[in-house]
Amino acid sequence: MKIIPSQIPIITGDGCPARISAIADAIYAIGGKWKLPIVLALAGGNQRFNDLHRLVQGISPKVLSSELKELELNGLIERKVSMAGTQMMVDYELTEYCVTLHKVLDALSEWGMMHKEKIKQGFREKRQEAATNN
Amino acid sequence: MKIIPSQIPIITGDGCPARISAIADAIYAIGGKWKLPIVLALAGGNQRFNDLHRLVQGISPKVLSSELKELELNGLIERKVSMAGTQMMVDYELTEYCVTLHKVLDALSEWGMMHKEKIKQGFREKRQEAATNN
DNA sequence: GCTACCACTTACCTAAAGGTGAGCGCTTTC
DNA sequence: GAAAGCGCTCACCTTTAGGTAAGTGGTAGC
Repeated sequence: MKIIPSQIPIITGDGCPARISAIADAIYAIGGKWKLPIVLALAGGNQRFNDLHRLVQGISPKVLSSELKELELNGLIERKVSMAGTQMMVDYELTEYCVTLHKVLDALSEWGMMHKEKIKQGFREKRQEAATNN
Repeated sequence: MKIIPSQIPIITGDGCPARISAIADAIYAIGGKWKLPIVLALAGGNQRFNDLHRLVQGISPKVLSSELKELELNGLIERKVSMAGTQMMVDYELTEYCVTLHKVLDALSEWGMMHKEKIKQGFREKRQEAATNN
């Protein structure tokens, strides 16, 4: 067995093209600015449209509407219409399938926090370098 | 303790705003169409610029160049210039820090594969429904 | 009958991501 | 000396994500 010193085998072996496309699929389904924030907002319990609009700060009704549709298409949330008297009522809730996102959400948020720290530290180091060079 | 039946507590408790921003940071650093494919291409070993260009199919030199710069800024890859005789040589390699992406890559690719299957199945079910209704 | 809430939709605009094609300075090979 | 490979950059264009502002059809309250 040959060992190439510079090789860092994070991803081993055979499945790379499949993995690349799988990751692309995942990013397609849950990527973008709003999908995961909406999922997290619903994780605290069902929400009505206007509640979500208030909860997910900065989103516009147009974007919220389209994001909800895509999330529903992907089986991650459910739109439930009911009647409160003569008024119709729309509830959005996470599906059980959405639980499968647990690992992804954990890994991403953990890495994101760690990475933010690392970037901050990088800036600190650069400032120090600049200070010592002058 | 009150239990709200409709609540699916994927994400428990207090840390939601922090988690949302952490996930946003992660997506900012490794999101987009090409960053993770490039990382996976480098995972098999160091590559030269034009090798990467051939390996990551469909990418243009302009985009490859800018993606490599961003990945370097984020400390995920390193650009190594050396001399082969009179010719200069540029190698890109993953940093050790990039190993921290392991979990993210695993979770995302696993979920992506599973999700693709689920979507396919959904289409199958819909075709069946349509068939029974007619 | 005016206002306000509900759940959205429509039309329009902007900014950023990404694609296209050409070229640059260098060296090696034919 | 022409062509081809190296590692890019430049100028320009298209596509898409997302933002803005207004409006829609319904109900309910004052």
